[in-house]
Amino acid sequence: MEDTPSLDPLLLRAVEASCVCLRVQRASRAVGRRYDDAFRHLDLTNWQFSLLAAIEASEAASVNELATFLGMDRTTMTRNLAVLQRRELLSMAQDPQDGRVKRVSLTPRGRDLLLQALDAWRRTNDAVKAAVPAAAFPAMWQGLESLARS
Amino acid sequence: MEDTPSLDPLLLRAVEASCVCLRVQRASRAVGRRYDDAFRHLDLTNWQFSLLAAIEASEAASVNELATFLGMDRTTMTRNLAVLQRRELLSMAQDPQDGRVKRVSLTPRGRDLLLQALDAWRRTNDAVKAAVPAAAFPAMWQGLESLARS
DNA sequence: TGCAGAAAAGTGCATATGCACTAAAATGCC
DNA sequence: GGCATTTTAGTGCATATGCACTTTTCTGCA
Repeated sequence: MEDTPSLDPLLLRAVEASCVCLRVQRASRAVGRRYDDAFRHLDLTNWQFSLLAAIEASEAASVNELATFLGMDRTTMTRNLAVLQRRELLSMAQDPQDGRVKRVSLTPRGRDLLLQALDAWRRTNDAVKAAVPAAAFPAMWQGLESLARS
Repeated sequence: MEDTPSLDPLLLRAVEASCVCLRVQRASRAVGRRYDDAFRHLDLTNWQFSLLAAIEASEAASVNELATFLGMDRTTMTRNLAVLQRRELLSMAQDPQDGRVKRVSLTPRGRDLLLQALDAWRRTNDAVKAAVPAAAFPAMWQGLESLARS
């Protein structure tokens, strides 16, 4: 093995100080945990809640559409849906027009759970919003959207 | 089963339009994928890069300290470290002062890989930054920090 | 000194995540 | 109509993630 390669300490500090990825991931984990706490009594995670809401708000979305909406891999979505389907919170049916497409919709049970969760969501969302300086919020909102689309 | 519970469509739309969690998670996944692409030729993921950089920048950090720094669960960190240790990118040693604490440091191999990755990081970080309107960036930066601490 | 409690790290479990690959169905071009 | 191409979804695999619980070690106080 050669000598230790020269690692610029300044560059390293730049990573810690200015890495967009690190910053976003850290915030994402912290926020996710917070919503997870709020939904735990319903045995829901933050993304499961988002998923249920997305399904209900959309009219029979496909797996692809849901994956795109939540910004996650399609195959991850497939498996996430399977978990909620096993809990009978949602159902999937083949599209009559296109045999490849599966249409997802909530069961009454899923709708009921979502209804119960909305309250916790509102409280938590308000609290999390309050943690961000009001002056910074709109720009952060816009910035996050830019990142999600980039 | 009762009648379908009444789900306010407006409230549902509010979730999609104003859920901080959804917004942050979506951005987080998009950004993470982007860095993952940039590091793939080195067989590194975005958080593995962040972890290597954090280890090198710190002087022999403990597992706890690294977990806190990256904002992830301590037990997740334990297992993430194990993967990199198996690849001989880092080594762990018991703290001589405190037998409970494990100190983590990079091997020469790990340091070399980090050095190689820094280039890809700088390019990607610049590109991702450029995707956010310059006027929004400082506030977003501050907002993310607030969220991570909340 | 000895022991209760705190702190650091690891394990078992379930599920999440994404990539490479596969299977099935639709589309378009000839 | 027939076949190459594209689109949609699922599987195998490896690893990530966090919670509950455990083990080991340290700290502080009687």
